[in-house]
Amino acid sequence: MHSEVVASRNADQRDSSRESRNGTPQLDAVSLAIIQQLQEDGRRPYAAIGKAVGLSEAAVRQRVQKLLDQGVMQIVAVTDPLTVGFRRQAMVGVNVEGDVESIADALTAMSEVEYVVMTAGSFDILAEIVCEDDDHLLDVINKRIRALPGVRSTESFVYLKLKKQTYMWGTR
Amino acid sequence: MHSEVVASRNADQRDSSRESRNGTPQLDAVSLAIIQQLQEDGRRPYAAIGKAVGLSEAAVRQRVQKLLDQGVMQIVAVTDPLTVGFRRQAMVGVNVEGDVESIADALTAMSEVEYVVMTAGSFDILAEIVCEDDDHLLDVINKRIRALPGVRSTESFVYLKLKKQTYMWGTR
DNA sequence: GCCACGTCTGCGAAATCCGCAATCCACGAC
DNA sequence: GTCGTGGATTGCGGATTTCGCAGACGTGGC
Repeated sequence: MHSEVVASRNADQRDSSRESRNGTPQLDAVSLAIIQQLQEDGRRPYAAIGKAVGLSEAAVRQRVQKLLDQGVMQIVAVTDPLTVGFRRQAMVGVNVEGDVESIADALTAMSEVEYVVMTAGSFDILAEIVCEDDDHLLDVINKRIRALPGVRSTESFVYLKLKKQTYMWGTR
Repeated sequence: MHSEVVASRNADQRDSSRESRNGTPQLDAVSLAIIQQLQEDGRRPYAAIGKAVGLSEAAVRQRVQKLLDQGVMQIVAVTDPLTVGFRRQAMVGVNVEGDVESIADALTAMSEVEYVVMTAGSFDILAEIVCEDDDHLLDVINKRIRALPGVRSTESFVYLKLKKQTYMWGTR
């Protein structure tokens, strides 16, 4: 045992706390392997993960805790909102004049907005919105988002059917 | 104790196995409350969840197992791919002539594609792509997606910065 | 009435989680 | 070279959680 990722251990382990230039922690191979295990099953026992990545149960537990504290990953239940009673979802493309980031922050503050990303292309921001019904969706897009000062225009894509939703990159 | 959601228990519990017309299971208030707990912390103990929703530990465990088996939810670690070494991500809007669903299936089959949704609006499909670098991204978009028969056109939005990623609707 | 079915509860055994002290190792100071 | 420091890992015992199962309960079909 202790066969999988052992080779790079001593060389890499310090990296797990080093910071790259944008402030996000640099991850070594062992932490990536741990994340991958938890992407397959977020409730997998620490001991099983340890056996897979070549670490003791306590060490895995410590690393997982740190990854959670640092915000590198979160362990959560994910659902298809359509299954769970949120009948209207949409992706909204936003064009901004002025400070894009402050608009993105404003969108982030809205509870109906699940996902915000700044992009290059014909939209400055893409935001995913989850609502209970059409009225709610209309309200969020027209009254709240378009009302933000600096929002030049928006385009909406109402979801018809979610086909895929994965969190298992790495497992290729 | 046993105070939170008790009132609707006997009336609703059978619904947890009933099917709505599109084949997705109908969820009662207790299951929703359980999901909500696990959206806050995917590793929360069953006993703690039980206390919060007014059910025994064993009952919670049974329900969670069923929700997982039915595919209503999954408990997984989620990360910002940019933090974890995938340096290029993009949302791709696709326009299709002919059968949209078969194109969506083809996209779903690609391992680089994390997210596929069929939409109403100026795109038929939105797909999120996670790649290691520019070459990889270019390859996926130009060689693989545009090559699919029936794809009329695509538009790409390369991610610059992920601002928000939540799974806590319901917690409003 | 009575059986079948699905769900919930209670409980004991096994496994897991948790905190802590000791150890190991790389690295810098002197 | 030696010593000290800090971070990571390990090994453990006790507390907690998970797991499987048998029994109880309520509802609907016959």
